[in-house]
Amino acid sequence: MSLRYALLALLSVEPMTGYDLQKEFQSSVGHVWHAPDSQIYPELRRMEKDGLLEGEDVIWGQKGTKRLYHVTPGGKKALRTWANTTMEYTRTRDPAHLKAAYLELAEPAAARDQMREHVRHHTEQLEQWQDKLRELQSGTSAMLNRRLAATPEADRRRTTEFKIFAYEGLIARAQTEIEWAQRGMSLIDALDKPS
Amino acid sequence: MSLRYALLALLSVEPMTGYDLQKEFQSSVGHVWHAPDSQIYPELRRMEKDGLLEGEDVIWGQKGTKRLYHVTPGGKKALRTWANTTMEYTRTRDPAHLKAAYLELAEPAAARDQMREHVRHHTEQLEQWQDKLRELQSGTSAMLNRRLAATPEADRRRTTEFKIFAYEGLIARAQTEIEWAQRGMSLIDALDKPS
DNA sequence: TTACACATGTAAGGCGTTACATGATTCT
DNA sequence: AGAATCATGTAACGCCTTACATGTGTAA
Repeated sequence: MSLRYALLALLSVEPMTGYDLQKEFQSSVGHVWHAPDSQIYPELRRMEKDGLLEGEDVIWGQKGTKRLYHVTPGGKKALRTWANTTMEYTRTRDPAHLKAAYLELAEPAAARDQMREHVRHHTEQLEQWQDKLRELQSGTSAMLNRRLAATPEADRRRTTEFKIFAYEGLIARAQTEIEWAQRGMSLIDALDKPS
Repeated sequence: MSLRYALLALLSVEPMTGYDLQKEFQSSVGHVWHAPDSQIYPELRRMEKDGLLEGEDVIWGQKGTKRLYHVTPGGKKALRTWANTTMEYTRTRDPAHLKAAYLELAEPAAARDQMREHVRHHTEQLEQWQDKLRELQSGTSAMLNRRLAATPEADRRRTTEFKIFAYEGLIARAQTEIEWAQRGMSLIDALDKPS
């Protein structure tokens, strides 16, 4: 259900096509929520059917058309309701920690690879998020600037601060994961050669 | 696909029924991976069809029977392969951080509620995991003890240490989430009354 | 004219959730 | 006799992934 609200949030800044949205899901929002095009296009249709969006066919070149979606009042309301509602947390389901709990079944070399991969993955994420955070802080985030331009002055500070806050959380989590996996590598070494 | 390996890992200690497994998924493994009975029973059937398990009908009471599953050599091999294989990481999909990024759309009171709920949820998890960790460390974990009894002496230390390691990771993550949400509450307060 | 970006989907299948269903056994 | 526990599923639906599929526009 979150996909729907991520789309609404993006479209509440300005009308976009499915393609535009898909690109945002590869960069900006994509850092928090990923979705492929094959999920986005049908969801936009459903949202239109549910009255949250209105699609408008726009001429594109000579023969082409593209469908620009904009948020309806119903969509704005749904977005506000979502923002004001506490979500329920789903039960834990964590492949990385499940595997870690059974690392004794792996060869030490394979165990090390897994921890190295965990570090690599989260380092990559961390760097993306840190870049994004710097953009937000320096006012060079294109998406945020467009959003701020459409936001009443009194809410601009909040808007920026909460985006920064979200990324700080992701960064803190990535750092925690990296430290954990590094401890894991030490542990594997210690158990492998207990000398 | 992880459900399959979680089931294999549990069954590699001793044969169990679907019901037994389901209970483990509510307590021990359930702290890392959750699954409802409606998912477990069909998965056991599929695993049997795939040659990873063998089910045996056991008489139970006068009229009843129950199905005890035990791991086949093929199942053991599949478990070892899984343990030795680096998993691919799926793209981020994080409802809590997505909502945090748009917290300016919520009333301050609702935003506070959400952060409070985030703290509550992760505190609850944290406590569960800390309990479990203490059990592991004090040697009072029934599941671990059964596993150790079926483990060659040379691997017992590793087995225990990796379980501890997995829970330490979950604990560290929960703590990070709690600190983040607490910073969130301060931020909401600061933005609400900028004095 | 060729490559890259723009544009929009369908189809099959897997995993997971929630709700619905049923019956035997054992303990008090 | 009743309650709690043991035991095993089915059905419908939603979300997500992967692979397949097609066509236009624009700039080098």
